[in-house]
Amino acid sequence: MDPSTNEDGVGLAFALLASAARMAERIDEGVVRRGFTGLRPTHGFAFAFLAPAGGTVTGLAAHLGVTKQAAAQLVDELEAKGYVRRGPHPHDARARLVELTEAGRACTRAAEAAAAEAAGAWSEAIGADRMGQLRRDLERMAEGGPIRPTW
Amino acid sequence: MDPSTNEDGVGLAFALLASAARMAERIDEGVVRRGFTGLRPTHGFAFAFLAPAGGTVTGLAAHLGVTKQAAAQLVDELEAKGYVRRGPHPHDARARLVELTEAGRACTRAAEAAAAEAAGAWSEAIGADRMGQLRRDLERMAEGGPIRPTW
DNA sequence: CCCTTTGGTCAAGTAGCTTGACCTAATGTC
DNA sequence: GACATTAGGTCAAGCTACTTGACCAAAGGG
Repeated sequence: MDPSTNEDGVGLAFALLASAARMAERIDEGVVRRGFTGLRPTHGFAFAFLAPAGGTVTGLAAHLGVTKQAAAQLVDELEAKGYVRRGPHPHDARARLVELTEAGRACTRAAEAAAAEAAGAWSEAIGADRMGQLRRDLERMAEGGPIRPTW
Repeated sequence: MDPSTNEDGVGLAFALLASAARMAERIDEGVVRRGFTGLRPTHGFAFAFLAPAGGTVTGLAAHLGVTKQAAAQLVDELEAKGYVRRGPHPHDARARLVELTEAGRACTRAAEAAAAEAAGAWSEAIGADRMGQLRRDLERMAEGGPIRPTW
């Protein structure tokens, strides 16, 4: 195998992982700065999943790539902090529908603003024109599988 | 704030985090396929740090963004599995120099090959010409801070 | 020479997951 | 419509990769 090709792959992989780490840090920091403390990136992924129309604990578990017990525990925590509410499920008496409260939506907006801020700073560094391309390239790679990283 | 700009930022952030998660999974899977089991991505970052000329536990801790106790524990584990060796430090009697063994170097090569493989698959999807640009863009963003993600 | 800093270890605690057992409601299958 | 299987959720216990805190010994600066 060609060593130089190897090195390119390694460089890309490291850059990708490290830049994702920076992004997560910046979003987290931005969310804290907007007044929402005690939340981890996993919560953000949960918010994003629940935002459109709510969802079940099991659905959330699949989306995050964790067990349903872990997802339930995460929902307990968010419920205790007032970000989500558990209600009856309209079509399934076993299930409970987890929905964002107004506080949850406010927090989601804060996370979006923080993400936009971080992306904006990046855009300044590499140029706005490349950001669209970058996003499309990354989206190609992101397809399939749960959102939450395994590390 | 312009909502569409917000959405762009969110899209980029999600694509970045999700694609990094895919990358980590693929590398991990490739390393396992090459016969090295029981290793997590954090170990890979440790290997990369130690590969050039070894290093101290404290240095590793700073590189990974964890406490030195956590780094020491990680080194214990790698030592028990035969991937690293602790020796005396040439210039500092307090410190111990942690170096890769031959098994450790073999594992590092496997991880590099796995990363190259994953990057190669990606390169096929988006085109080889864009990969270089992508890498440079990501590297700009990755600057500063420890390598290991916080999530 | 101290005095502070730095590399490392020991001990204990914790957060965020896991596996396993179980209950109840929905969904076939006949 | 009875029955078996599947699926959503909870309770309980355990584990692992971290953490904080206290401490020791060597290095290094004034």
